[in-house]
Amino acid sequence: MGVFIVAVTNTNPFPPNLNLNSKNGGSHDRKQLISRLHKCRNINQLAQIQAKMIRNGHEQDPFLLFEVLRLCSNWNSIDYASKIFEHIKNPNVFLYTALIDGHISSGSCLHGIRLYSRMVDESIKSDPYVIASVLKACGFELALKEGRVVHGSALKMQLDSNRSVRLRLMEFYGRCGAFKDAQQVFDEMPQGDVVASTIMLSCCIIHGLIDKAFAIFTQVSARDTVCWTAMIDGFVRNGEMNRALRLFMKMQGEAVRPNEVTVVCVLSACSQLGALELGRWVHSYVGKYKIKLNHFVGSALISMYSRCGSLEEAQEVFVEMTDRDVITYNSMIVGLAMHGKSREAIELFQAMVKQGLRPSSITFVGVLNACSHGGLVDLGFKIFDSMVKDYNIEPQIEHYGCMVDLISRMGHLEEACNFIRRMKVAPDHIVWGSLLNACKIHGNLKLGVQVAKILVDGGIADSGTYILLSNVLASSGKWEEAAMVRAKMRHSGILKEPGCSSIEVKNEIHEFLLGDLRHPQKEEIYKKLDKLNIILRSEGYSPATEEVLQDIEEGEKEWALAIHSERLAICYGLITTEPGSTIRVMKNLRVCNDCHSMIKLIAKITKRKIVVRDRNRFHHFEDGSCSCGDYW
DNA sequence: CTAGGGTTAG
Repeated sequence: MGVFIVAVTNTNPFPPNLNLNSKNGGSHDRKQLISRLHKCRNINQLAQIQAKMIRNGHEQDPFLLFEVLRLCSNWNSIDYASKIFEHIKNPNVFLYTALIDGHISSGSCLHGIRLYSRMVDESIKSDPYVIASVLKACGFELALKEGRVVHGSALKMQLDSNRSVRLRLMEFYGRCGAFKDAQQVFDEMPQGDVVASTIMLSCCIIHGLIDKAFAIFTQVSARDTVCWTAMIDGFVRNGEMNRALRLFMKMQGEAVRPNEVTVVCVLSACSQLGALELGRWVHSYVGKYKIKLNHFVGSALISMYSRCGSLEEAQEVFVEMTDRDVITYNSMIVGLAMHGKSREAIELFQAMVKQGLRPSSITFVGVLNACSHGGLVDLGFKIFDSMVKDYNIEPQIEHYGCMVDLISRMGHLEEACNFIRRMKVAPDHIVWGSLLNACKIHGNLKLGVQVAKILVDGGIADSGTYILLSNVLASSGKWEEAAMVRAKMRHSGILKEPGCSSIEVKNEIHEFLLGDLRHPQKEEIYKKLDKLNIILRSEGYSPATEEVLQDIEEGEKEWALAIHSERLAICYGLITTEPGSTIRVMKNLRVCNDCHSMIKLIAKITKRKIVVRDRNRFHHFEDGSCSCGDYW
């Protein structure tokens, strides 16, 4: 980008009073056009109004064109707006600003910056609005150099005292990580500006500076809904769900009313924690406090219910929402796929297409995931091919990952390797991990070791890789080598993510680690586990000791297995909830084979439905079998 | 005659 030149005036060769129409008729037409533009709701109506503008000789009227561009911007019709703009003979600063804003809201900030550059080249004088807009674009684009130039122009034109300009300057520097500059602008602003503080704390959150953000938050005297929401969202984004929920409670204690955005953030926290009861409470809150069930809130609810294990309630919300967009469908499709309802997910995808909605790349992640969980190889390929062919969506690494999972889990390991070779993007640890997992399932030691080597040599091996490799080796009885792999993992400083399961009882989340002894009711829990073990044994259950990762003595192996965290969580559920009620457990890792077969039996003998969310998907255990059909 | 303060889903 070149250096911006500060312009003096805007010379328009068509003075507005040189109208071809008669004086009265022209201005009457114009008034009518303005009122029609204000009522305009879609592109088709807009095109009609434009036709009339041309017929009445108003096609270059800057005021009318400004309204037109703003409408396009609101509807995210940036291509249409750009086309109109190219036909404007002498666009003024208002029209430039409108189009720059359009580019920003459609996510192409770089185009916005270029457009500003063009405006400067055309010697059109800047005003505070356009400066604020282009600074916003620079902030999103992390265009530090360009933004500094804009800042320089603003100083020259003495526009830097304008509040909007200052807010945007702060946002721009903050987003770019230039905190010293951001702080300087912030310090020069009047004290107690809640908006300025919200911008500052949001910028800190973007850069993971959560404590700095919280420090700013606590210093704001008059915190409003948006400020509270920004902070709650910050905790959620930084993985601190409990702090987010505590802050939400505190917000209500201070009688600040949540809005739609707040609810979406809190629901996201519930989803991640698996806090169904709390999520239900937030849902009832939506009804009680007239929070609009808009697309954001609807999707967040659907997603919360699916991710908390209650697909039925997710579907109820989906049905209740008559006005659905792509993301509403995506949430439901992803939910169905997660729960192993492959056919339903694919049918919903087809219904969505039939409705005239254009699937997005996330839609395909959901649908391909459904194929993968359902073992639907042919259909998976068909959908994968149609992505590019019918929807012009280039597959991303996530889509390739689903395909490799789908192909290799069916045992077509060779084909999976060929597929990886043909991929247009470099395979990541998830793609190789899927293949490695399939090697374990299908007992292909040779390929498994090769794949693991690729991961380790490529420096993309995480703890999961090492664990999987050690599992592959252990399941072939190669205990020594398995132990060596684990030693190597410790050596390279990679820690095993500790297995952790949680269960919500009476609005409280109880967490359990492997062999956890911290819970106040640990004695009852372990007593329950012992009792279950005796019954299970009489039912013919014998622990699958080869699943244990370490090469240890038989007796020890069984003990180590018996206390996988999900077992503790389930036992706690059994002793604290009503007989016959569903038990829902969330786990951060995948369920092992042995736990899987044990939980099937527990469900049978206790006559309970047990729902387990693992790293990848849901398992619904009922009467001795699991919804995944032992295929996960 | 033209004009947003900040926070949002998969």
